[in-house]
Amino acid sequence: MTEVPWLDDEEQRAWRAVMTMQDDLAEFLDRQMRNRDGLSKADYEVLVHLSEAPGGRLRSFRLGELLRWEKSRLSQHLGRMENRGLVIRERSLADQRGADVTISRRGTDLITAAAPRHVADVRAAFFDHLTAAELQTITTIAAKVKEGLAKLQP
Amino acid sequence: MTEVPWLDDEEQRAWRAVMTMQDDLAEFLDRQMRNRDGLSKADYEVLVHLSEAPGGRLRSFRLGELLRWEKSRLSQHLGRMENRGLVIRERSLADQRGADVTISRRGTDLITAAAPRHVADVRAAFFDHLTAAELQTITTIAAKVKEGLAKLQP
DNA sequence: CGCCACTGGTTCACACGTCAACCAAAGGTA
DNA sequence: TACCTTTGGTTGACGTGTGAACCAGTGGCG
Repeated sequence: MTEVPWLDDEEQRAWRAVMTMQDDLAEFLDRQMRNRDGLSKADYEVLVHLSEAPGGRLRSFRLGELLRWEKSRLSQHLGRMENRGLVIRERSLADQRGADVTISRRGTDLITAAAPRHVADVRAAFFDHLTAAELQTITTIAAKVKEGLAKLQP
Repeated sequence: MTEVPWLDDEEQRAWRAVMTMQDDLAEFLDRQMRNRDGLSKADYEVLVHLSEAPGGRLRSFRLGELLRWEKSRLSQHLGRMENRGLVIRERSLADQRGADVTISRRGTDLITAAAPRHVADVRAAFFDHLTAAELQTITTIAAKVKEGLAKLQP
């Protein structure tokens, strides 16, 4: 492998700043929802997708695609959510292998209450600090980085 | 609470892009180190701080401050790292409550091998895609967001 | 000195994530 | 039809993270 130059001071600062922004932002939003609404970020995303689906129902593997989750993760998490009464799982009639997941009444109530508060948090913690130009720039960066990663892991 | 406007399309896109950049970047770097060097991101950070400390040794609670980790997390993780022979823990002589953590020979070898490869990954996945202006902008954003979060959670 | 709050750590219980092994239904293909 | 692979999910083992309870040593303070 060819020699790779170490990060210089400015790069160090930039890298640390971006990483801690990530961590702090994620932790803040997760903690808010957890304490205030009793939902983890994972719970929230599951409920968002279900509540947006027709009938509040999705095939399990379809939900996995939307979330980009491994199947075992999905299975375990849905199990816990089912125990808490947030979703209902049942074997699919069309394909006896598969499972249909439906959001419960309780799940609907929770996501309905949590969503606007979450949006408010996202605004307060992120968008409110950004100019239009900065928003544009960071979106561009995110797209480029994501594209670059896709090439790195084929 | 006052009514908070929902995210518009552009904000939605920006938010999703930034969040997935975070996730993909973190996952890529973690997986690289795990598969190639046998270290998790958490292991790596512990070893970095220890290897930079005089004598490769730190008081446990000092290490916790540097990492911004909860004490139980630190205790559990150091326990696992000690079992793997990466660090050594011993009661501090100065304060019988506390513990000194020292990086082992094996830990030193691993971090020495892993660090340059990690830096190369960071470059390939992040810095190589950014112009100087973009680097400047994202650093500014990170600082502002971090500052804003500090105010939100006193 | 004797009490008592604080500090530094560990431990327990639990939520969450990955990987590998496993299983049953579905869907080719000979 | 019988076989064989693929697909959709579950399970078990383990590493990782949080919060609460606990515990011993430290350091005031009357």
